[in-house]
Formats: sequence, C-alpha cells, structure tokens
Amino acid sequence: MVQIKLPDGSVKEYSEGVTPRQIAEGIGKRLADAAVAAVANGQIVDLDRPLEHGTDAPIELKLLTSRDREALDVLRHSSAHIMARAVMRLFPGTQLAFGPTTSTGFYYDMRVPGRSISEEDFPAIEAEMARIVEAAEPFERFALPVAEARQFCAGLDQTLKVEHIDEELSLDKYGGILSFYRQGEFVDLCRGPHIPHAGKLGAGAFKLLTIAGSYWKGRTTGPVLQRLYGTSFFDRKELDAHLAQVEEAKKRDHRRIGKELGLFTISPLVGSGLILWMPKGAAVRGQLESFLKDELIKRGYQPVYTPHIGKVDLYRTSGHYPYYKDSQFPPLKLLNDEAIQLVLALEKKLEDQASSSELTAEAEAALVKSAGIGLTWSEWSALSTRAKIELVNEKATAEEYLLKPMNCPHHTQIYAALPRSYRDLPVRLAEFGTVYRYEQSGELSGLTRVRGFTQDDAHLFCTPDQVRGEFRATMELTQHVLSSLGLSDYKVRLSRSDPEDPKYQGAAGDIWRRAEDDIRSVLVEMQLPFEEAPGEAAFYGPKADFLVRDCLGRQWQLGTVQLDYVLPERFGLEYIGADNQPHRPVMIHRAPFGSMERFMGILIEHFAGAFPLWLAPEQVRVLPISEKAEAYAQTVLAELQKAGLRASIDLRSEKIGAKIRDAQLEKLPAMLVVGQKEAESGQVSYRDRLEGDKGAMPLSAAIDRLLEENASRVIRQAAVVAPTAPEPPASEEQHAY
RNA sequence: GCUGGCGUAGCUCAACUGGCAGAGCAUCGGUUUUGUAAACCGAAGGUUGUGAGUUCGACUCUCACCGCCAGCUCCA
Repeated sequence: MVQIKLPDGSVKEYSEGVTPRQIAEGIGKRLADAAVAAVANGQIVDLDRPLEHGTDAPIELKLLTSRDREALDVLRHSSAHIMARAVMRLFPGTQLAFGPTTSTGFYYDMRVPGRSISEEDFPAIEAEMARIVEAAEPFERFALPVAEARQFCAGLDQTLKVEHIDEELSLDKYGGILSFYRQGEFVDLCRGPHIPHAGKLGAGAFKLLTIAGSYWKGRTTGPVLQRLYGTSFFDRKELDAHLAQVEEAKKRDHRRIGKELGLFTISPLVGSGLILWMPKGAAVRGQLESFLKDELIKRGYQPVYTPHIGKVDLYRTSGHYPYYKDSQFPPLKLLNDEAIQLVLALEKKLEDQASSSELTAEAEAALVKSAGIGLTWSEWSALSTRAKIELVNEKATAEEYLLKPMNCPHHTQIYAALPRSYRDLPVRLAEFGTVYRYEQSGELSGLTRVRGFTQDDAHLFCTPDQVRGEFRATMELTQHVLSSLGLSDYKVRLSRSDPEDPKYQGAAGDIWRRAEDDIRSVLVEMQLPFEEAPGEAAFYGPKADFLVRDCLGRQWQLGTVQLDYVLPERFGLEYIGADNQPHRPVMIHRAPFGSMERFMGILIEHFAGAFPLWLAPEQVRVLPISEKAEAYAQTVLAELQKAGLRASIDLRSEKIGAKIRDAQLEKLPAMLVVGQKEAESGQVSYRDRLEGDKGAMPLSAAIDRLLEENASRVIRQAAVVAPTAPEPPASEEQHAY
C-alpha cells in the first residue's frame, strides 16, 4: 500500500503502483478530466506514472490542471514533441537534439539533412501539428536500460541522441535507466513529464515563432543546428493575449523609442556599437549622472578623471591582458623614429611605384639596422614591400597602448601616487569612465550591448576590517539608486569562482573563500534575496551583481559590487598600518548603474520613453493659443528658464489641439497653454501629461509646482513592468535529456 | 564570429510572375489666428544600403561587402 497526502492535508491509502490519474478519478471525474500532470513529493510526474514509495512517509501529491504554472511548462514540453513529430512527418530523417521549454514557450533543436527549414515551412508544420492535436493520441512512457536505449536510438537513426547517451547518460546517472515517450509513430528519448494526450493542447493555442541557428551542445566547432521556437497555451485566448503583449513590449523597445524621441543614434560611419547621444538623450543621462554624483559626494567619494588609453604594460601588470585579449580593440602601436621613417617610405613606394627611387638601398639598409628589425640585408630585401611594412610594425614597436577596457588599473595608480596611512582609508575614487570592448558583431544590440560605454565606476581601497562595512554601504547605495528610479524588478546574484576553472587558479583559495563568505554574510544580514552562480566571478574576485530584465524579457547585468584581493597585490599597493608596518589594502569595484548606456536602455523601456519630470529632456513646453499670445508666451518661457527648468515653446501656426497632441507624443511631462485670457491675468493653463487639463493658475504657482516635482524626483507614472516569468531551466537541466 | 532573415524618401509602408519607383506623416512655402490629442492648399524630397554580374531591360535574379533584426556562442 502507498499513503498519499493531498494538498488539503488528508491522507489516503492506495494500492502500490497507483497512478495520479486513478487518484484523481477517485476524487472526481471533473478533476480527472482537467488534470494534466501531478507533483509528487515536489517532482512533476506524468498522470499515468505509477507512484512508488521511497520512504515510510506518505507521498505528497498535488494534481496539476491548466491553471497551474507548472502545468503550462509540461504542456510546452509536449508541444515541442508535437512540433518535432510534425517536422519528422514532413521531413523524414530529421535529427533531433534537445527540445526544452523556455520562460515563454519552447524550442527544439534539429537538423534536416539536405535542406534547411525556413519560416515559409511554418504553415505546413503548424497544420501538421493541428492534425496531431486533433488525433489526441496519448503520450506513452517507457523505460530502457542505457545499452538498449542507445540501440533503440540508433535504430531510429537519431545519431545526436546516441551521441548524447554516449557522452553524458552512459554513466549510472539516472539509475542506468532512460525513458522514452511514444506518440503514435513518433518516439523520443525524453525525461518527461508530458501531458496525457496531444489533445490537451488547445486547438489554435500554439504558434511557431521563429527559427535561428544554434550549436550542438553549445560547441562553436560542432555542427550547426536549426532551432525552431514556438509557444503554446491551454487556450487560444491565452495565446492571443500573449502575442498582443509581445507586440506591446516591442513598442517599448529602447531602440525604437530612442529613435522616435531623438535620444540617441548609431552611425555605421562612426562604427557599430558606438553610441552617439543626441541632445535629448544627453539631457537625461546628464541628470542621472549629476544625481549619482551628488549621492557619491554625500558618501565620501572623491571624483577623479583618467585618460582613455593606457600602456599595455598596465594591463599586463593588472592581469587583464591575457584573459581579455580577444575582446579588446587591438593595441595602438607606436614605432620608434627610424621605423616610422622606414614605414612611411615603404608605404609611399606601395602607392606610387614610379618614384620608388626616393628610398635608396643604402638609406633603407641604414634604417633597417637602426630601427632594430633584426634581419640581415639579404633576408630583408627578399621580402615584398607589404611584408616589410608588416614586419616593421611587428618588430620595431616602441610602445603599445590600449583603449582602456576598464578603469581600475588607472585608479590603482592614483592610489599609488601618494603614501597612504590607515587613517586615510577608505579611499573612494569615482569616475564616469568610458571604456571600450570589442564585442563580437553578432552581440551588439542597441544600448544594452555596445563597444564603447561609460561606467559609473568607483574603486574603494580599504583595510580588511573595513571590507564588510564598505561592501554593505555600496550595496545599499545601489539599492537606493535603483529604487529612486522606480526599478524594483531586479535580482541579486552572488557570482563566485569555479574551482575547476583555470581562470581562478591564480587566487589563493583561502582568500577567495573569505571574500565569498563576506559577501554572502552581508547579503544575508541585509536580508537581500540572492542566488549563487559559480563560475561567474571576475578573475580577481567574487561579486554581487544586480540583474534586470528588459521589456523583451532578456536579462542584463546592471550594477555590480566586486571584492578584489588580487589587483592590490599585483600593483603592490600599500598603506601604513597602526603598527607602522606596510599592509595590503583591499579593493572594492562598484558601479550602481553599471554602464550608463545599458542603464539608459533599461530606463527608456521602464518608462516607455515617458520620463518623470526630473529626468525628462524637455520638462515643460509653452503652447500659445495663437500668435496674439506669443509675446506673453515668450515671457512665460523666460520665467521657466530663469527658474532652471528645461522649457521650450511651440510657435508653429498650428491649432492648440495639434500642439498638445505633439507634446503628448513627445512625452512632455507638462504643458502650459496660454491665450489671451492668461495673458491678461498673468496666468497659465496647466496641462499635465497624465492628468490632463488642470485649469488656470498664476505663473508663479505653476513654476512652484514644477520645481517641487523636479526637486522631489517624483515618479508618478506607474512603471510598466514586464511580466515576471519563471527562469528558463538551468543549462544543466536543459541538456539532461 | 556562426545560422537564418531583412535593407525602397527623415519615419511607417506600397510597387503582380524582371517592364516609366508611389502613398501617409514629417520637412519647406503659402493661407488660416485657432482654447486642451491631427486646419487647408501647394512644393520639394530617391543612382531602391554599397559595388560588381546576368539581361534588350533589375527595387525585383546572382555574388561580394556594409548595416540592422532574431537566436547561438561570447560577455572584465
């Protein structure tokens, strides 16, 4: 007998091997029909999976219906199978890889021999899926020992599945037993669980979305697969609602709004991933920067400035150079004088063959020698002109500079420029420092992934005793900053080292552990919920990252606070302690916004371009009713500007309705309508973006109102928050089977 | 970087299988002098991303490059 405990607390006895479906039937026919799957002791299982006793304790069972979020996940997993089955019918011989669910749908990676699937095939695939759904055949589970499972997959000619079994499932991972699910002619190696039959997927409640390339198990060297994305629901209406919501989200995309409102632009002539801030975007960013700068000054930070380049040796010393060579702009090479002459002469020769006689062989030989190329004349003269230039560039480099990929090395040199006493610590050096990273072309995206960006960076140098306090203060600063902007939908990740990864080998284990413990205990102390991520740490230390989601559901790292015991060591930083002995300071790297560009991107989406008054590029616009009120309107504008408000005036020969409409579309927080009535009484008619016409009031009252709202940084517009969807399964889970 | 898709006026989009590149909005000029989300008339605006090729003829077909989009990979 097995004891089953239901969510209402009741415990009932059933015979061994009873299935959730049988239990549901015992409760009521309606429940049995509605049930999709079940949760047994926290694990989601098929409705027809016999329940077995693990311990003496009763099995806690919950039946899942279409109302449960977990059920939707099961449905989507089954949808992936249905899609794969449809593809197999249309394109026999298709190789299947993995078909997991995501937070908003599902995908299946596959390879169709001899052709590729395109979006034009979607209608046919969807039609085939509809037939499968209509047939409503059951998903039947069966299990095989690994060896037989392998043979079975081989028999199905599913070589990717065979490979996966060999690589990861051949060990006694799942008790040496692998499960399969059969749907009519279609069988797939799969851990499950699944919906009882295909008919549970509502008619028309699924849709193929897009197709993209993917790598088999993420290996860039391996075969490229096609990933078909789709989504599904229990009901067609839910699908429609979801699709409508996706459309809405697209309207908030910062790339679109940035263009519409003239906030920023990107010019291919300047370069991909290099942001050009237009006046309006610059105004918003400027407000953010001064807001943060004020907060920093209050907290004892000292602003500094450092240049955009630094010698390669700086990054060799810091240790950044070898790790991040790939993602840097190539070094600027400066040649010695002789080499410069030589290259100039050679380049001239390349351009203009006729006058090549300018560089005599004697002169060339002399330059080659004094430039320090290190070749004999006969070796040298055997080379082509182009090869010579290349060689000189390589061999005769006097100095190399990097566009700085981070600010910390520069800041260490400011710290090191003075003798430091323990009484001086902590030293907090802050800078809006622009850094450059050569991101892969396919990675660039609007403001969120760029090649040049400005960090609201600071480095704190403190004694070991001060670490926890400083770390906590920076976490609180970040929280304060985010909440001041109405951003609450973020999460904190403790990014730890991964002992397996050689990247972290340099650091002594003890120090790392201590740093990670410090961070963890502060997070706990602050009662900040967080998740741990091994292998996400910087090479010099663990960190706490703030992750925020954009309107399309993509997650981005914004603020970060990092502990660093490595760079002070590498740069030999010191302070004199109370014991009159030199000691090593600890560094804390921190950036509440992270990157100004990325943060602006998130903020644009967060407010859908409708910034609160204190951030708005244009805070208020004067709208004269007609030319007759123009003179008065000008005096109103002058008063607004005198009060320090970002104000403008609309002098077009348009009707007031059109001026209002345009100002609304440009998301101006406030409008002052002035006509003859107002001109005569010295008043303005105040129109609020959200609340509409507020009626006439004295100009001074309007200004007070605006100044008050500006100073208190009110956020009145309820932020449109993207629906918080559960995380996609962890990668390990995705690749289970 | 990889896979796939896309690139027509400042913006949003038309132009059947290869056969004279068009509309709305924005812009400019004029008329209108307006009371809380779009006044009216007119003009101008293009080597169809760039460069080759196929063809009597290319926005349309082919190739290369540039850029953008989705995803993969990467992300100090």
